[in-house]
Amino acid sequence: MTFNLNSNCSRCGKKSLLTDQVTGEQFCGKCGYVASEKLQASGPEWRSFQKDGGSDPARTGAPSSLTIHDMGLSTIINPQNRDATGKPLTASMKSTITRLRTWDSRSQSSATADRNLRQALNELNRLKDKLTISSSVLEKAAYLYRKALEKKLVRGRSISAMIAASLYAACRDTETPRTLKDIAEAANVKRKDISRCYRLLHNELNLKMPVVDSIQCIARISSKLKVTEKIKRYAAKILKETQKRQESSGKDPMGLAAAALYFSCAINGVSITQRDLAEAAGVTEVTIRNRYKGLKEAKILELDF
DNA sequence: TAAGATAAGAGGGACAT
DNA sequence: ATGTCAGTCTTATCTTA
Repeated sequence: MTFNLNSNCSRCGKKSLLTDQVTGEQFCGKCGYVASEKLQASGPEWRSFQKDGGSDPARTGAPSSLTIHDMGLSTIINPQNRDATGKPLTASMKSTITRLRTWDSRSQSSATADRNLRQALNELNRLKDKLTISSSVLEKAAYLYRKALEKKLVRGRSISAMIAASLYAACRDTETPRTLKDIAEAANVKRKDISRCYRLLHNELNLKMPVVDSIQCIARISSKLKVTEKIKRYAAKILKETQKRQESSGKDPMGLAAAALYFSCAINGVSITQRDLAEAAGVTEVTIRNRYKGLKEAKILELDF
């Protein structure tokens, strides 16, 4: 037996999320998307929080999460007109319950801010799947978006741009290497719009962001190419030297990482085209060349590591 | 065919007005 | 707040090896 949760599917966006009352699984009646997270985690805790490590793992209810619009604390009145024992309700009780249900659903999404948040978090969930973002980053993004909403920064701007910017900020903050471009493509929003929103978030919320570490970018680029550990290590050494000499400030970290990899390949006798490298790094060949030239001029490449 | 060179254009930061 | 400037990156095209 299933009933409608009256909430939006995070894949197709339709208000057709159903739950199977036996398995507790949530899925979309329209597109078949299975969104079981909320109930999946509602079972008893799998380890004990007692100091002595006792044998009574227990917890009440699902964990609350910033990525659920009401933090997972909502209750929904069962839409079947039956009482606890399964008997049909009397006519007068039926109308009472109907009225309650109306208020119940209104209280959940009446505020425009709440509806906005709902939509944004749906979008966020979609991005998570596309970009394989970890849940801690996701929580951070949701938190930032809530702050933005509080400060009324979303007004007059598109929700998808703002949620994408929140996600980007969360990635930056947690040093998860995702470029503005990656997110722009996943969100189907122009890079420019996201960066504008990001800057706004950055200024208004006084965010302190760590500088993007180009060494982290090596792993990301080389995961798309077949590169040996040795080459990666060598490239990392080059970048470390570059950072030490402050040769890297103001440069696109992806471009720097790509140039370092390019040089590392050359030194280790592996032939790789600038084209493939540029593609993997999401920068142009020209940028790689320029960074490569910069490395040469700084004489970093003459060092023997 | 890959790599280097060059030029035009966009977007954003710093700084002055 | 607005404009200018230097620096970066992208796109496009041509040349070189």
